[in-house]
Amino acid sequence: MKSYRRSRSPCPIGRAARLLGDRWVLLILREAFLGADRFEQFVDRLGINRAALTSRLAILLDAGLLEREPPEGKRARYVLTDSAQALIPLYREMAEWGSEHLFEPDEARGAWPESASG
Amino acid sequence: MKSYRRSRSPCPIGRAARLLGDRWVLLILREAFLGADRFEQFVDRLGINRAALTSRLAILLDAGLLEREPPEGKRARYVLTDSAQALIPLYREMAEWGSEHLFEPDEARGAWPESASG
DNA sequence: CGGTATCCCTTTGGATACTG
DNA sequence: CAGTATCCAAAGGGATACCG
Repeated sequence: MKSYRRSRSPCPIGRAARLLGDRWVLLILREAFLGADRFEQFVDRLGINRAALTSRLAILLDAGLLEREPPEGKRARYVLTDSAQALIPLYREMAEWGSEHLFEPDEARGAWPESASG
Repeated sequence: MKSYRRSRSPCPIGRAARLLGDRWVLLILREAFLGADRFEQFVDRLGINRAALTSRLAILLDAGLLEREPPEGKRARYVLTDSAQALIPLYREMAEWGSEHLFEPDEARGAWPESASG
C-alpha cells in the first residue's frame, strides 16, 4: 500500500491529484458526504469490489480524510474528518461543472447508483 | 478507448469523477493551464509515458476539454476549450485544499515537476 | 517534433468464497 | 456485518523502438 501522507510532490495540485485522481476515492467520499459510513453501505451503493474498497478506505484513513470508530476492531464506522469536510466546496464545484459541461441541456440529472450506469 | 461523452452516470459528480478521477488527466490539465500545449511539453514536464499521454489526450478531446489545432494532421497544439477553462475554480479549490491539508505547516510549497517527486 | 507500436510487468477489478 | 483471501482477466505503465 502506497502511503498518501508521503506523496511528496511539492505542488499542492500534484499532491491532491495523487489522492483525488482516483475514481473510487472520489465516489467513496461522495457517498460519505451523503451519509454512508459502513463498509457494506459503500459496497451496496457503489457496486465496488470489496478488496478495492478495503484498499481505498486504507488510503483515506492514511491521508486523514476518514477516521475509524472505533479505531481498532470490527464493525467500524468511517467518519469524515475536518480535512474531508473541507472538500465540500470542491465537490460543489465538481457537481456544478459536471452538470453544466457533461450533460446535454435536456438530459436529466440524478444521483447514483454508479453501479447501474457507469 | 472508452468514450467519455457517453459516461452515462446520472449524477454530475459521478460523471465528473469518471473524467477527473484520473491522476494524469488532472496533471495534464494543470500543465495546460500553465501554458503547455505541445505533446512534447507534456512529456517533458510530467514524465508521462507517450502512450499514456496519447490516450489521455484522446479522452480530453472526446470530452471536449481540449481541441486540436489544426483539427487534422500533425504538429498539433492542444488548446483548452471553454469547458476546460470552467474548471479553473475547481483547480483553485484543489490547490487551496491540498496546500492546507496535505502539507506540514512548515513544508515548502512549489510547483511541479511530478517526475522529480511523485 | 508528434506521434504509433511493441514488450513486458505491475496494478486493478470483478467474482466468489471464507472467517469471526 | 466487516472484512480477508484467492483466482483470473483486463487495464495501465515504463522503456524503447520506429516512422514521416
